[in-house]
Amino acid sequence: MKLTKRGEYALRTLIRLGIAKRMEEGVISVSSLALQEKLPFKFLEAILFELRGAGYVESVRGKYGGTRLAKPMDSIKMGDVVRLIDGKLAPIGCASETEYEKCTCPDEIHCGLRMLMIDVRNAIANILDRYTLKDVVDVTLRKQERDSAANPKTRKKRAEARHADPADGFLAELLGSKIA
Amino acid sequence: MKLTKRGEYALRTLIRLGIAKRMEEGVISVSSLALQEKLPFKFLEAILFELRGAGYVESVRGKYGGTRLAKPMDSIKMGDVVRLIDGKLAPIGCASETEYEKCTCPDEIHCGLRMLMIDVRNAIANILDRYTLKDVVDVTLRKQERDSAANPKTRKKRAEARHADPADGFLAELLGSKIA
DNA sequence: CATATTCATACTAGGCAAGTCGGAATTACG
DNA sequence: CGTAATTCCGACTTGCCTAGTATGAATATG
Ligand code: FES
Ligand code: FES
Repeated sequence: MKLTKRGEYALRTLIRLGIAKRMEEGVISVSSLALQEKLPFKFLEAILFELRGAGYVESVRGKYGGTRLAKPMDSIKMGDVVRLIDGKLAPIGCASETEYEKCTCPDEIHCGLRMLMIDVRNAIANILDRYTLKDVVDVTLRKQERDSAANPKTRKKRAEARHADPADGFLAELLGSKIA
Repeated sequence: MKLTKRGEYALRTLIRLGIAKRMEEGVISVSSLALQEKLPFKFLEAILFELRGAGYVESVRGKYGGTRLAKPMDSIKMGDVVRLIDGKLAPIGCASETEYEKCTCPDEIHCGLRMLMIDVRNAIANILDRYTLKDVVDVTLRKQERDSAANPKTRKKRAEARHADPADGFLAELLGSKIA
């Protein structure tokens, strides 16, 4: 049940590039990205190489070169990026939609574990395949703006938030922004 | 985004033991379990050892010994078993409720990826922490009975079902059984 | 040409998953 | 008691994968 560092870095970098596009920045060098996101330079370079191969980003070589998004943000499904870097979303092969793999279960049709895991994979896919990079960038930017405009008391409260509170989730932010 | 073999085998075996309990069978030897579920004997032994340490199963030593469930099935949350064997449910440390871990993100509070992953972890937890071994055993047994009672045509159709159809999910089965 | 940057490949160290081995301890049966 | 079946328990192996690093060629700017 885990996203690799590779996956995490890829997603973080895409989000960063998405924000850059919104800000009308041009290409960004790998070294800048690595510095800003606090990622290991060479490792990030390799990841970007892979993202480029899949057409998510494009790059300009030579001095003052760098990387930028190659596709409209709303055409980049988070789930597809995860699939590219980390493989299937399903926790287990027999529950995968895109990379099905038989397991050793004697009776797959009546396997309780498989039924359960199919639901898990669907729950994951319902989030990761529903939201695009655009959604994530939008929400991120909105949250940033709101918090920087908020009064100090609110900011304090937010800074103290701890331990992956469900209320800090994506959907909450997406919906909550209406009443902000 | 993956459940290890250890986790898979643990869960499968618990389900098998749950079914055994329903059937009023006594203890089952590791070798029988391994044979029935087609799992490597020694590996399963190790897993059962771990489950025993956590109080999920208990065992009888010596000849005609074996293993049985040690707790009421409705007190065994699937999520907790996964946590025991495979660690946190969240795909990423900073989104974990039970094993939070800081990541290198410069601004965790406004990290879009984190927001997204918090929702993913909640979606997973909403399934795995809601359903207990009892639920899974019930549904499995019900599906088995229904299909063995069904006419051949239906059975044929089910046997042909392919590639993790969402309709084969757990909840669908749980709810669908009302109209079956 | 000097410099900055991407492109591409190869390599490594360590960890961990998945499983195996070997034997000690326990219990039932004849 | 002796033997067979079985769990208990730690050590070990094997190989793949993760998370990087190293090195240098190709490309562009000025
Ligand atoms: S776990 Fe895959 S079919 Fe049972
Ligand atoms: S805070 Fe963990 S990924 Fe950004």
